[in-house]
Amino acid sequence: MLFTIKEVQEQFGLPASTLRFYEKEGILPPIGRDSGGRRLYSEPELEWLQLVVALRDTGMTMDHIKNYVELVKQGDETLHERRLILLEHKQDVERKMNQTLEHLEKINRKMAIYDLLAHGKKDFLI
Amino acid sequence: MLFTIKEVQEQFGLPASTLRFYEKEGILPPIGRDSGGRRLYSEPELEWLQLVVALRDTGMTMDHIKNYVELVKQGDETLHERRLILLEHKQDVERKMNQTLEHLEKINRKMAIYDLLAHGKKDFLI
DNA sequence: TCTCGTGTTAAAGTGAACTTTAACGAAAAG
DNA sequence: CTTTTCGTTAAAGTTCACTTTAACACGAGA
Repeated sequence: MLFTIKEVQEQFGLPASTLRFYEKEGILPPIGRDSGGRRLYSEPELEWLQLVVALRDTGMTMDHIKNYVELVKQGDETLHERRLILLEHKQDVERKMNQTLEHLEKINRKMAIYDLLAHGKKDFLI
Repeated sequence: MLFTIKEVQEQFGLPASTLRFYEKEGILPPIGRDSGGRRLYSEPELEWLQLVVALRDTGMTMDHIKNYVELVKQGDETLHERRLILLEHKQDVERKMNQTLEHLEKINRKMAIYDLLAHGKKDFLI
């Protein structure tokens, strides 16, 4: 099963320009082409794209993703190193999530203050 | 209690240049000065900075933060609107956190695959 | 008095991650 | 056929959030 750039664009919500950009940067492997030179994405490439998006959206920089991709290209000898990178990134994400939770607490407290003020006003308005 | 820019820099882990930048952009209110024109941050201003950092680190753009600041400056009539902004942002953050959790799941599955491969190797190596 | 550290400003520069443009080719629709 | 539509490339442009630079000023210590 092969997909045109337009189909991938719709499936992933990523602009075609971004897909081309990722390929040019080596974040995606070179994608196969049809007779007219147009990209055709295969399932393993989409699998790969899914992981890239997961890493990106959890805050890994493109440079680090590229680095990781290089390891994938080097084959099975880098399995351990790759696992370590994912583990460290995961721990990083978890730390950031905890920070976010603390920040949400701050925001909640602010909202609670707004609620108190609003209630205070209502009491006055009765 | 008043704090120099250096003290705030250390307390918040924000470069002095960023503090000046935030003030210039209207993200912080105009900070009081000493006789020599040097900034002195008061406690309410630090409180304010804390909320700004919380909003920024949870992904609110500087433009939206600036917008929110404008509402604060307009006083109590904007309390309701401000509460709504915080609520919507909070829901936004929660959506993003759920996405992040899904992405983490993807990363975990990848790591599990690496583990399986590693184990497979061990079995062969015995 | 000199110079060092810390501060000030406005304006220019930076880096990351795309996004747009320009110029072109192939193919499907009318 | 011809005109859209969709794709291609390399290169230049954009946006966001700072960060650096340059030129200057104040106050403390030698």
